Amino acid sequence: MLYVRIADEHDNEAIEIPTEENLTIHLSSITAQFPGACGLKYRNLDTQTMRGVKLVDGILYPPHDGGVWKDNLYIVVYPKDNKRKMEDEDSQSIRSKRPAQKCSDLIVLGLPWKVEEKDLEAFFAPFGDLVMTMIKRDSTGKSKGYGFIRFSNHEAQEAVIGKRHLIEGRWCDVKIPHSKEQPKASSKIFVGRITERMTKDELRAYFEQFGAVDDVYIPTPFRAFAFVTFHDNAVAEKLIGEDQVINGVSVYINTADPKGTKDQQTNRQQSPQEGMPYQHGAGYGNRSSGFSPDQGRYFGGNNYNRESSFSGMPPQNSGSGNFGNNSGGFNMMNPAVLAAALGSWNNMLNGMFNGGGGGGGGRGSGWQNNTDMKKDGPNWNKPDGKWS
DNA sequence: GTTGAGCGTT
Repeated sequence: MLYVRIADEHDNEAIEIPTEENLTIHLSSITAQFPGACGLKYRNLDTQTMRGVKLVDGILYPPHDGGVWKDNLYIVVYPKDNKRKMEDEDSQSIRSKRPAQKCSDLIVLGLPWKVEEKDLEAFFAPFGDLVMTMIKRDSTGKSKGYGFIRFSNHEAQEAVIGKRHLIEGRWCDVKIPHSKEQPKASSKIFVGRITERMTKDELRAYFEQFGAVDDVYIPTPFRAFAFVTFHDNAVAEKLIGEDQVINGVSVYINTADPKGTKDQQTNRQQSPQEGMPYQHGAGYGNRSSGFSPDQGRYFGGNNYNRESSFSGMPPQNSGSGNFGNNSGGFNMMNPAVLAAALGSWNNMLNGMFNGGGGGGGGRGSGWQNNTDMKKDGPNWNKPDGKWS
């Protein structure tokens, strides 16, 4: 047995690695010292070029006549992707040609049965270059209600992903297949603490500094909040969680979707009694559905003001008169709880009015034309594209 | 003729 001097390309100190009895070297002996290595090379002193060392089935064979290792310095070879040289080339030439991030197929869930490939294409083409649309069908050719799309540019993918899209009358989720991420409600943000003299145009002008604004909605009568819908939900996301100052007034920004924050997501399965029901708001699940237009009268309509609305609330656990069926523990009459609730005032309003009972959406039928309102969640985002 | 959470005949 003898030792062979081996180093990597980066002028680090050489390491002597033992050969096997038959003077071969197991690749594993190399990778033990040089993780990721895939071979050896050495400089042929006659030609001054590098030579590879024969490698078969993980065994490196002595390269010189007579089956010996000479006293060369052997250099570790790494897979191309690990080589710095290649990485540099990547960043300079390849990356400039290729999109920064690759596109992947996107699954579109919840499609109406009648939607076909051409419809998908027509719907998503405005976002960017589509390279594929596909509807999944059963053996009889009927749609299974979902399909796949793929863009060629990553920007388009980002623009549609994690959003809901109203396709032929149904809200459809677009996600990376198998991703756990729940689609964000929309690119809509909740703007709390606005003053009565702020106008739609003013808000639009302010928020357009962050990105294109599709819509601004201010409820009437005045309820101290607004919704701003951006064209790009990434813009909306960036704004979440940070107050803004508009004309000297500090306004509160939150997602228009109570499901939107991580905190709320992790608590979703919790019962309100265990968690913090008013934090979760009435905005999703059965709470949202439970907030019927009838219940909305406590907040909506001309009688609206905070004090009377709260005092007008039915006592807790009064069944159908409460905030939906999950808010039993929320005692609105308790000053301490009320104070806590006021701290989450915007969240609460958010949940209640964002497409919920207070809004009174234009479509008489419920969520996605379903008559079955037991379907949770989406009620907060029923078709409401025309907020004004 | 119905349906509505899911994950693609490779």
